[in-house]
Amino acid sequence: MNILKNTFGKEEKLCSEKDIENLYKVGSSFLNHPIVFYYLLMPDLKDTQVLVSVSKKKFKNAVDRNLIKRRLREAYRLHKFALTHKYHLALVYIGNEMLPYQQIERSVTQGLERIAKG
RNA sequence: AAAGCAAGCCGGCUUGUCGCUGUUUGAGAUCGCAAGAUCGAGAAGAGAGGAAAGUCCGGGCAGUACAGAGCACCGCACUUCUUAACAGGAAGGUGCUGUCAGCCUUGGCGGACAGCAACGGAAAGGGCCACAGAAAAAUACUACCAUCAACUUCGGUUGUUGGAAAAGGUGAAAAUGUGAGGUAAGAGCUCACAGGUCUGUUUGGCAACAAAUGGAUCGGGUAAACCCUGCGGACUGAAAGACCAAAUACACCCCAAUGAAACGGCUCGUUUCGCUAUAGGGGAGGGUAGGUUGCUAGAUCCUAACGGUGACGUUAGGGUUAGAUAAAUGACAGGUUAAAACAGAACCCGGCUUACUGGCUUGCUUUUUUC
RNA sequence: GGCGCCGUAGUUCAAUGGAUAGAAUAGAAGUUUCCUAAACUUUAGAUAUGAGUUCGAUUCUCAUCGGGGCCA
Repeated sequence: MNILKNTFGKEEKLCSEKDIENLYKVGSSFLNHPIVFYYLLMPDLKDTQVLVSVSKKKFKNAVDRNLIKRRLREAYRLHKFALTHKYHLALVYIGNEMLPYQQIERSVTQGLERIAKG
């Protein structure tokens, strides 16, 4: 277990525009309120790559968007070993109001388990 | 002490576990003869604001354009100062509003204090001023006065021509106001007092302007509608700009080369295909993904002294590593009586505006208590 | 990050600075009909917000709020 650290470095972030387009076009998706999960199996990857998104229309202030993104990232970081394979993954927050960390964490956990089952 | 108003300042701290982004150091690993290059566990220390916001002004910086001048367009507008610059700021002037006390007196005067002002020109020009009103800028409807004509109940009535701008109470605004003279009736037509505008002189002030005095004049408002005058402005913004550059494709250049296959043991030879082509290799090009740079020490901050009414300036001493790139500060459990508000750097500064928790300091006003 | 544009009834659009902001459609009530539709009559409903200029502001100026657009 010591080898599997709860890190979240640059290699685990999805940055390439082409990969993002491909994920939204080809990848599967489902809703686990208040988060939409997009995922695509990528067996050759070294690490699963993740992006986090919050709509500017739903949250006007940059502070609120940052806080939600931080909570999503934190929840993913602590529970990413639920995944057994490597994926491209997108977490899109579509809720209309701020939720506390515990609810977001529960939603992320359930979503990751569903992806791991296939 | 409490309440209210105004100005200024602060804009949480801290313990533990896990994690993020730079900087410094770095066990060790890989490549290499070496020099060195790449990766890198761990450690140390740093890591959003007073508004980072809105993008409303002004600059730096960068690129493009550019002989000079003018027009157009845009912006600004009392004066002086401040500054890199400004539509910011300081001081002053003028005007308006409010409060207070005073004077004459019943609506004015000058004074103190506070607040506000996009505060050049309407006497360069044309335009507009609804409704109402005779009339909205040099206009004439009623009424007034004079002359003439007609009629006449001899009181006048009606009409023509002319004078006049006093009366009409409508309007947001009515030809400067009051009084007297004057006249056929009237009129700044004349006079006195008061007021406004333009202008000359003297005094004070750097200036705006103020005071005194002389002359001319009485021309409504609107420039935050057009316009005129003066001053300023080239355009575009870090998604600017500079450098390196994978794969693929494209147009260009070079190379191999007396091509390939079949008949045949081989050469020559013959047949077919190709025959200036295609395919292959290489070069260089702009340039995509991506990367490096621009990229954080500055018109910088604090303190003191001096100069200045002040904004601010000068000198001295001290302090000061955020620099990300789908974008770094979070999660959990506590402590601090409570930690809550507005809110997240994106090239950098000076202002303005807007949002806001709790508290501190100073000044003013009111009430209460004690000396 | 930067640059320009626009906010009028529930909706789509008008309105030289000038009377009570107009039209279509949607809504409500009524007439007609056995009932509905259509038609007809009536009615309610708005200048994003706050200041300023002006006698007077949807219009002009400033600030704030909101919406959508362009630049890789």
